[in-house]
Amino acid sequence: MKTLNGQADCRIPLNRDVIVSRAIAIADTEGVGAITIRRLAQELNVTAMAPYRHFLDKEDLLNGIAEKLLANVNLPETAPRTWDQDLALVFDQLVAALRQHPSVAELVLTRVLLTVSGLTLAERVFQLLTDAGFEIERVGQIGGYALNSLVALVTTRPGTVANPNPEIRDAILRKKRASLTSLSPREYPNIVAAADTLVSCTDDDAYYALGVKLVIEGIKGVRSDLSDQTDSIL
Amino acid sequence: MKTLNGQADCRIPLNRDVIVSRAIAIADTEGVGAITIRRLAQELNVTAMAPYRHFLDKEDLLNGIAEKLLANVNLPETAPRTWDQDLALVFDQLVAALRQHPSVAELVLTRVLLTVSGLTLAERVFQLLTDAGFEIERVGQIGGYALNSLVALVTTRPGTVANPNPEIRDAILRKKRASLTSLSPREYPNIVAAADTLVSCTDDDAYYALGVKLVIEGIKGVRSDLSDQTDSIL
DNA sequence: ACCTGAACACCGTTCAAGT
DNA sequence: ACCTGAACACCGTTCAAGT
Repeated sequence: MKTLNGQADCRIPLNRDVIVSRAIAIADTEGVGAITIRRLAQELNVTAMAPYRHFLDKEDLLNGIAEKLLANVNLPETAPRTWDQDLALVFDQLVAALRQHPSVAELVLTRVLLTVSGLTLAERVFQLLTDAGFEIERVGQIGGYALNSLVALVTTRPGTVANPNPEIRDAILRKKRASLTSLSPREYPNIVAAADTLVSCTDDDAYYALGVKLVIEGIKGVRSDLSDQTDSIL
Repeated sequence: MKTLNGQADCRIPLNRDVIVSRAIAIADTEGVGAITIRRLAQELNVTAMAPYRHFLDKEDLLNGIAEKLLANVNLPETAPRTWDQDLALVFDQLVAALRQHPSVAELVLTRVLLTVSGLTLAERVFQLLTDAGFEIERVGQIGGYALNSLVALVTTRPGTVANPNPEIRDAILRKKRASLTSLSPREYPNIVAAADTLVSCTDDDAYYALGVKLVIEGIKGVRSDLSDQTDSIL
């Protein structure tokens, strides 16, 4: 049996997971923009059309990536906790899963309801919000807000750049920091002062803990309004 | 004088704003993916390379779009209000600006600090957070969180689809709704119940008001922790 | 100064074959 | 069933000219 380049066949059999894993590996080192069907085919030693046996189109491939990311969310056991504690645990797990491959986390933003693991996650979040006393329209909106905010938290974490190649990455960050520190301290005192923390993250765990807390506290704040006044403006 | 197609010259002189406006118009009717340099050149009756006289590359064009969107944010006058009221007003204005062209709102997510109007907006937000008593590292992180969450709020509003063409749009939404309502009500009771509100937004104003409130309440919640206990985990 | 024209190295995706 | 090969209609961007 011969392959494209006439050498011994060292291909692993093609399937969705092999292709998706390879796509994630590409994004991890070169950014999500480096994922192309042709590139994938080349790295897997097949022709450009071979992946289409396993995916409808590129959109389907991107859905597959989102699915694989969300499959890594370990939903905690249901236990006798308060709804906000449970919610925080679920959000922690989502963040933990997205942090593993921040370069593809953005793909999740519009695909939670398109994947089975995303549906499972959303259902759990919605259930906890229902438990908290929100009506179903608010449940959808608040649940969506929470998931979106957490995804955005990961994709826009200070220090994140489109191209994760170490050298290019550092050069981009140095340049970005320079452009912020070179701003007028009279016009932009706070931005100049925050330049360092806007360009890199000293403590990832603290950053994500703060993000989850912001989401949880936001929901608690909206809820207390709900119980305080029956004729809420919401 | 002859043009590309040999007809009378009906071209308006090319400049950044003309090109950016056209790009936004394209995105408004066909989605952000329909913005290409070649398409833009064709609609403006010039060759593919003409836009490069005004933009370094496509990334520069996308920055220009973000800049134009953020330029529409009318920062309120500083007045003797509380920091959270002021912050809510700023956030309302940001949302109002992004809502005008939701299809390009996503471009703002990573570009706030790359545009002058974005820097002005961020500086104002940071100042209000400093007023609220946050230390500078938290100011950057919370400010970033707030801006990101509001952008995500607009880009993922229920009823938003990549292609805003009315007929295609409705077809996509019907299909999406069908796929949600066809889920097992035993496995996904909350998602099935929320299907309608996940697929379209009955009241945009209420949706965005809730979103701004979630952000503000989140910040207030994090802040009260700060004053309650000096040895906060944050 | 501003735009053109041709070319290069890519894309996603179709169709018809091959084995 | 699974993959190949050629082709189509696109991309962003380069370089060297034109006026």
